Amino acid sequence: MRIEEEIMQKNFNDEYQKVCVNIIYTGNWLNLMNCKLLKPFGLTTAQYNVLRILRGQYPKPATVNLIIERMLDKTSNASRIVDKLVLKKLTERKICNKDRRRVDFIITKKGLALLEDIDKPEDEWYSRIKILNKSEAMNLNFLLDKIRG
Amino acid sequence: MRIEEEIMQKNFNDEYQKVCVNIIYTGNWLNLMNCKLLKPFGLTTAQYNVLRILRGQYPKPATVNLIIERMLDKTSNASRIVDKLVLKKLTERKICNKDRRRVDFIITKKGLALLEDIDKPEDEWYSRIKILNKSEAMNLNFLLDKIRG
DNA sequence: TGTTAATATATGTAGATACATTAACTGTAG
DNA sequence: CTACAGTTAATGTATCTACATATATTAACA
Repeated sequence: MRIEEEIMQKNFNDEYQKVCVNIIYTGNWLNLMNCKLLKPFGLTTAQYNVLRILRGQYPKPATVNLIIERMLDKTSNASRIVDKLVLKKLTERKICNKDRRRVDFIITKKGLALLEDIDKPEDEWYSRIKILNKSEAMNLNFLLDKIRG
Repeated sequence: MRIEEEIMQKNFNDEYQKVCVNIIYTGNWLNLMNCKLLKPFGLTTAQYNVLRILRGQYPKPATVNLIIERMLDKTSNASRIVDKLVLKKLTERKICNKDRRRVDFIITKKGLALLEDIDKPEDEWYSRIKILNKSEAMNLNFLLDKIRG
């Protein structure tokens, strides 16, 4: 549905203002759907993203700094998010001996297993985006990258 | 910058997964910039968006329901957001006599004046997006609309 | 009319977030 | 070695959010 109807806003200043609103709106829409998908697994989107970062590093550890660098939402509080993951035994915290300011996190077997359970529904969810053909998807990625400069 | 470098994630499953991540990431990025722009004016992005909805209705009133319909983030709590605007005297609350369940909100002169102050920096900010040419912007809007189906 | 359903908004609550500050540690210049 | 700046992560705080529930009002209809 066109963004104008979606938020019932007929009079955008121009195509550019519409782009901004459209990206934010569509981002919220995707995030909300993702949220609902993850809820039965007991994860928030932020926790899920961090867990995926940890899996990406596995079997190497990740520091809090590395996690922050890779998070989608840089403003959120990485150390409290991993706290939650540690509580759920999805990752382990270990002080780094080489530099004792640092803390290393490694995803546990339980964390890996949980992610595997989520992989399938997540893939099905992504495939919803396959309403676009491949060149449209590439084009969309190109345009978004260009906006961020 | 390409999204791969931005979040240092080299191995997306496919172009479609990348699109999802890219939209959410770029949405957060736009939102964050908007946030910083609005902070000196004492508004959050949610409050700003609601205020714009109220201006869009002016001089007609808007009910809470109408506001929710038009908000970018449907999950946020409209009645508490207008509360904040009322506290700041940017809008007025008035119980609707025809249906006393309803509450009408009308933006005040002070609210209109504040929005006018914000219009200029906001326009300058939008124009950053003009790194895209018009047909690219139209294309981007088309693709985002298509994703939401 | 009286009873129940539907609607519009507000509120209670746990948990999450933004932002500033603190604490622990390292690296370096003197 | 010592003092101090810089780095890394954790924490304090007010605020915000999601979600369930409550309150008030209107609508539907037997």
